[in-house]
Amino acid sequence: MKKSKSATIDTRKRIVSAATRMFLEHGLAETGIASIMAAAGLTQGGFYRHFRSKEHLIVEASIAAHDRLRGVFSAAIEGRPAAEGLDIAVGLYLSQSEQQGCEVLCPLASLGSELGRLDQQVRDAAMAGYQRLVLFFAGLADQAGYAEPARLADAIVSTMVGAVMLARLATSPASAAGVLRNARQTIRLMLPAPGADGNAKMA
Amino acid sequence: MKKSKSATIDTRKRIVSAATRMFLEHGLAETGIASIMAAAGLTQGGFYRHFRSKEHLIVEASIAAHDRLRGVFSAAIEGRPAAEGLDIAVGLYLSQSEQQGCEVLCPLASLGSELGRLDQQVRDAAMAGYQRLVLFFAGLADQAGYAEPARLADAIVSTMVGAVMLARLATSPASAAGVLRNARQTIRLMLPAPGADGNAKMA
DNA sequence: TGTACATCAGTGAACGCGCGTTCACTGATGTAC
DNA sequence: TGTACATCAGTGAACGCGCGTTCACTGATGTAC
Repeated sequence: MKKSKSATIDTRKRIVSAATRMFLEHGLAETGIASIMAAAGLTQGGFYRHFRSKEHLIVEASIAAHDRLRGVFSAAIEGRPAAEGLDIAVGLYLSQSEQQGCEVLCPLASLGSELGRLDQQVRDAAMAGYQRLVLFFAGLADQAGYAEPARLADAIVSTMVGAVMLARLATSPASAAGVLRNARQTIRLMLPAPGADGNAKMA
Repeated sequence: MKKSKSATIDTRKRIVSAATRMFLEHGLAETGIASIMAAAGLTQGGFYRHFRSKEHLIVEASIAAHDRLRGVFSAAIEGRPAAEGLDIAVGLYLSQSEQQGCEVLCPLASLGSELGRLDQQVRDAAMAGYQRLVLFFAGLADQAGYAEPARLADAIVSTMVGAVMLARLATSPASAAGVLRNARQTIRLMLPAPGADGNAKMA
C-alpha cells in the first residue's frame, strides 16, 4: 500500500527519530532494525524503502542528535549574556544522563568509542557534529571576551565528553556525580567568573 | 589432552593477553571468542575451560589493560621529578593512538561507551581502573606541589580520555592531531610550568 | 473530470551469516595404591 | 618406583539465536490519457 509523499516523509522522520533515541539510550549494536521500525509503528521489511543500510541510518541519527542538542542549548541560553550562557550550557551538557528525555544526550559521549570504529561516512558526521559543538562554545567564549576562544572551547568539550562518558561507567550515582561535579568545577576554573574576570581579554 | 598446571596457567595468560590487544584495537563486539582463541593458538571450544563467559574475559582484559598502562607510565617516568613525570605521562597518554604497540591503549578511551552498557562487574572493573589512573596522576600532582591534586588529576584524566576518544573519530590525521595538541596545551595550562610555578603550593 | 495503469510504501516471511555457548570425545597429567 | 585410573585441557562439530538484508506480494497513490 503506497503512501502519499507527505506521509512518506513523515514516516522517514519517525524512523530517524526513533533510531536517534534508541541508539543514544541503548547503543548502536544493541539497537536492531526490527525494534527501531516497531518503535516507529512499522515492520522491519519497510526499512529499506527509506535507507540503504543501518550505517546510513546511523549517519542520519548522529546528525539529528547533534542538531537537536544544539537546538536545546540555543533555547536554554537564549537572551542570556554569553558568559552566563556558557555556564548554563556546560551545566546542561554535564547533566544529560540525569535528564528525563534524551534530547540532551550527546552521541559523542554515548557512542563515541563505537562510532570511531565505523565507516568514514559515520565518523565524518560525528566529527562534523563535534566541530559544530566546539564552534558553539567558541562563539560564546569569544562573545564573553575570553582569550583563545577556539582552544578554550575545544578543552571544554573534551573535558565534558570525557566526564560524561566516565560518569556513565560509574555503578553508583555518587561516583558518577563526583566525576561530573569535578568536571564542572574544572571548567569553571578555565572560565574566570563572568563580570569579575581577570583573564578575560575584554569586559 | 590434559595439560600441566603451569601450561594451563600459561594458556590462560595467553588468552587474556590476546583478548586485551584485540578488544583494545577492534572493540568488544567486533572481537569474537573464536578469533581470540585462534590468536592464542587454540580452538574456540577450549575457551570455557578458562572463562565462564565472554563478559568474564572482558573484566580480566580490562584489568590487564589498566595494569599494563600503569606499568608503562611508571617505567616512563621512573627517576624523573614529579612535575616532569606528569608532563611525560600526559604526553604518553595522548599519543597512544600513534604508538606502535597496544601497550599504551587505554580501555576507557577505546571502549568507554561500550563498557558503560555492560554488566556491573565490567563497569566496576573499568571504574576501578579509572580511579587508579586518577590516583596515579594525583600522586604526581601532589608530589609536584600542586593544590587540589585529586581534582586536578580527575580533570586531567577526563580531558585526556575525551580527547583521545574524539581523536579516534577524526577521519584525517590532521584533525586528530589538532584535538590532541589542544588537549595537551590545555592540560599544560592547568599545570604551571615545573620550576617556574606561581600556582604550585610548594616548590 | 474520469479511467486505466505504473509506481512504490509497507508487509511478513525467509535467507544467510556470525556469534556465544555446549558437548561428546581424546589423550596427557597427576594421583592413589 | 611402577601401575591403574580419575581428571581435565583442548578439539572440532553442532546448536540456537538474533541480526541485517532480501524478496514476492499488496494495495493506495499519483499520473497519463
